[in-house]
Amino acid sequence: MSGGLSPRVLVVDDLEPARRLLVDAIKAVLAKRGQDASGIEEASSFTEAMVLLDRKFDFAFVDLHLPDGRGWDIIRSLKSSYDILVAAVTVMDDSQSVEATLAAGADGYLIKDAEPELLHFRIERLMAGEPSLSPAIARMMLARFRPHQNEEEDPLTDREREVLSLVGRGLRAKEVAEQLQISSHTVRDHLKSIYRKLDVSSRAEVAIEAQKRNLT
Amino acid sequence: MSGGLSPRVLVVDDLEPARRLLVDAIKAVLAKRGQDASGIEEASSFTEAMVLLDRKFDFAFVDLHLPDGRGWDIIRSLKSSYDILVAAVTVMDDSQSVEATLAAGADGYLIKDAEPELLHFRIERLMAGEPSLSPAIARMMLARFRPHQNEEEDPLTDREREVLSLVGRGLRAKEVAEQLQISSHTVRDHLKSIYRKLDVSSRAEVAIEAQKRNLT
DNA sequence: CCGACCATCCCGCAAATGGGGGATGAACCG
DNA sequence: CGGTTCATCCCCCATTTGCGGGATGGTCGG
Repeated sequence: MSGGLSPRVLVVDDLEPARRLLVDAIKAVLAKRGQDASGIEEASSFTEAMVLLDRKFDFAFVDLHLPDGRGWDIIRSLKSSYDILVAAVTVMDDSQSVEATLAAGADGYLIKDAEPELLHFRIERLMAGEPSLSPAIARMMLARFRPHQNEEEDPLTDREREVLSLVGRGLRAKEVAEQLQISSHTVRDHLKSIYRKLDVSSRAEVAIEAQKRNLT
Repeated sequence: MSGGLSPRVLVVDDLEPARRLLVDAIKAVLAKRGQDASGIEEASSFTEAMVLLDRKFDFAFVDLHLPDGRGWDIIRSLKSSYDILVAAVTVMDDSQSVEATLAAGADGYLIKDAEPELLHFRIERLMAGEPSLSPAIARMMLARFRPHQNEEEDPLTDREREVLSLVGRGLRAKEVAEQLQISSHTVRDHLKSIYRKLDVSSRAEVAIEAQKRNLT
């Protein structure tokens, strides 16, 4: 990927101006590297991008917000089929899609409203093989690593949190009971409180809540 | 933190040369910002750092590898008591400590062997309030987000994945049944297959698996 | 001391679940 | 064509769960 004089680059974005911005920035980076810009391909929709996937690209910049599909599905396809560096590009930092995008294997995550020279810098870094994340995204990632004890305080007592954790791992009442050295009745009582306080009514929901609280 | 003409900066590292390197880089950044460098404090050990904690700093650069303690404990203390930007500094990128450090609330993670101008850049970014991560660390973080992409493909059929998704959201058999317009018997049959294939035996575990597969 | 939480234990019961079985049609593949 | 997998339906039955009670002792703040 690094040797070629004319790297093949895929740019996917439904909005023409955004594509221009990206392509220009990429061209600038390539020029700086003394490389040819003839290998740049553009796609303006999900389907358009999908038909290009069999072509082998060295780099790809994929907008997440396409009218006819999800950007991260493109990213997943790209990353799973051959060796390529992919950056997600988007305007908004909806934390929902960040997860999905990073899970799809993106090597970078750029926010379009950055100043041009920062965009240039990030593209440069990405093409140098380094992960390239916009500050907002990096912040979001960092937050994921912190013990998710966010959210004011939850109304749960320590014991309930303990039970929540174990049940959230998939244990059943009896197992939790012997783990905590208490009666299974008690476990179920705590569970009742948890159900009431968190407004849920099944083990599955409890597992979800446990995840949400990072009580793995 | 941003307004002061003489930001208070804490530098913790047991090795003198490393401290020099950091302090010099910090001074350079401060000079560039037209700020005074008189607020820089140095500590050469864990204990030395701990006694300085009550002083209020704006920024801190903490080496993780101290002879008498763990850098991330310092970071945790700093972050938990007041508003401050903290970067971890280290030579090696032992993935063990990365977890702990990020969990402690570090805003940046610098690797010392970077070229001076990159170090300068990273410090600058951090002081501007942006998270600042060395590429190796960013890579490591990105890897954490990828679905522990083990396993070939999962053995589930489309229908089973559909059921998995709904059950993973906390629905019960009957609800899934009407959602999919099939009999609740069938739902439970699919569930049986899922249990067998994923080697689980409860709703809670199914919910966990669903999460793991991004079938939110 | 009293009320409030909390953790602990228990009972009972209807409903849901988990695990075993069997059966049918449709689709697909060699 | 015969075999396999899939999706669909069904039955049975022991166990678990969800939900309604009631009860005791401990701790802590007012």
